[in-house]
Amino acid sequence: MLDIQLLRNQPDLVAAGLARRGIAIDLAPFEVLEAERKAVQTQTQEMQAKRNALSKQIGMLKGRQAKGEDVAAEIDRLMTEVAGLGDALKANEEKLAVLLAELDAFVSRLPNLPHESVPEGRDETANLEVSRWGAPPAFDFAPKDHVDLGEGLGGLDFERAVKIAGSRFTLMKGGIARLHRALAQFMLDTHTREHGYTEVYAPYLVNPDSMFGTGQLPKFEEDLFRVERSDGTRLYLIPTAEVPVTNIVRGEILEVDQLPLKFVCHTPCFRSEAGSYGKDTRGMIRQHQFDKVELVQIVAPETSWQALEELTGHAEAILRKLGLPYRKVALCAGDMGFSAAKTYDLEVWLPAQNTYREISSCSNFEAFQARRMQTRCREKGGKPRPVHTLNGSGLAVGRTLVAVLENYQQADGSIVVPEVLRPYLGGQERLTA
RNA sequence: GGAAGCGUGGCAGAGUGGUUGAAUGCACCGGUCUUGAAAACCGGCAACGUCGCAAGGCGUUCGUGAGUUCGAAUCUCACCGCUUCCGCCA
Repeated sequence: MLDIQLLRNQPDLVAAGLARRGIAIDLAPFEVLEAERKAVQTQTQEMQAKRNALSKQIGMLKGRQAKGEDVAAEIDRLMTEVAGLGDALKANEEKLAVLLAELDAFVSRLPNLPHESVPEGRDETANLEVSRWGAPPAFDFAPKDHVDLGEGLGGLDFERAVKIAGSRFTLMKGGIARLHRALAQFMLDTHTREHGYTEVYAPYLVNPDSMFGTGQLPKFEEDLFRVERSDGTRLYLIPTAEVPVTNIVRGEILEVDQLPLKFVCHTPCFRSEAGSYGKDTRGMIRQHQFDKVELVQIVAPETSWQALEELTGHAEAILRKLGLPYRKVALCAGDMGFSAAKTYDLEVWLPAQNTYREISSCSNFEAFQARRMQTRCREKGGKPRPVHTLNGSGLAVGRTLVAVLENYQQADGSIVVPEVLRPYLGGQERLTA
């Protein structure tokens, strides 16, 4: 959520920021609404103050009456006076509530403003490559894609996944299922042992407040899987561990010297992929369910930009240890997600596609999520102020599996296990049919 | 699923319709004293919103939402959560 004070005081700055995202916004309706709010709120509060003062007087008189003084007439007079406020006050309060809800609905749907360092551009073609690591492997044979490799090894079975659940689901077996698990554990171990993160296990179903807090609601409900309960309430399947883990601190005031909080969490992620029909239909690149190891940081506001560089580095460390070639890309303003102030994508080399594909997305949200969650920090003696939040994939496990299969494939269709994973596979050096 | 109880400020814990945004203690901050520290003593210390150049004023908030009332932490209803006992169970 943007700071509503910023909208009031510097609407041009907000409009300019949103324009960088390709959003032409007319703030005139907001300003009309805001003027009305101001008038109604001021009036309402004056009436409330009057009511409170009169009620207080009645209370005092009742006290004197109890001691035997004859003040009944005075009490009657005040009761009549305060009764005159009744309906008008109630009408004003209701009107104010409607106005505040409208303002809130408007502001809740505005995305974050891009940081000044974010490249200009409307879509992914304007994203800026920041760096590259590793060289794509040279094959003296035609490399297969992960679908052919996995099926050849008897470890990927998309036909049966369709039978069980439908399209965009994966069934893994044997060595590939094990490799998948090894990847997740390797990532968790690296982040906890080497990067200072605390491992977290969190709910896979969350309430609407949590989805609002990180910015998935109210605007992107169609991207989520929803679970209706018999009592009429609903839960949502998490599209990323970002949601439950960031919401750990929702509604809390943290001591600034407890920060940063660094969490790592391995969960399945569930996405409806509405609107991506026909995109990446082959293989396990784009699934309704996939595993991801997520890094989340809750930091003091001054430190978030340094934290973004560090967090991105933590994700990069996994790719390097696995020996997977990748590049780091700064997303342009028009390609960033709703809540982000800046995002780096890490893209891994996929030989079969002869290109780099997203495997991690690392973002600084500044105070955008913190304002939605009402998460603040306080310095000794100071006023609470919103924290900054960050997160990044470290990494998407399914896509990492794809990258390992494709980059480590051999001419005979077997897969060499990257050295760092061998301890997790009982020393196994190669996956064969 | 059955029964009972409980949700108050960073924590503990008073408060059952009227100058209560809330006693008291702890924690925390500032000061006095002390060579220094501790102890003792004095003072301060909720959040959010809003008006205002500011000083400051006003409003809202005692799990959440609705209701009764001139007035609600206190009364009513619903919901959420927690505790204990019984039952069931991975």
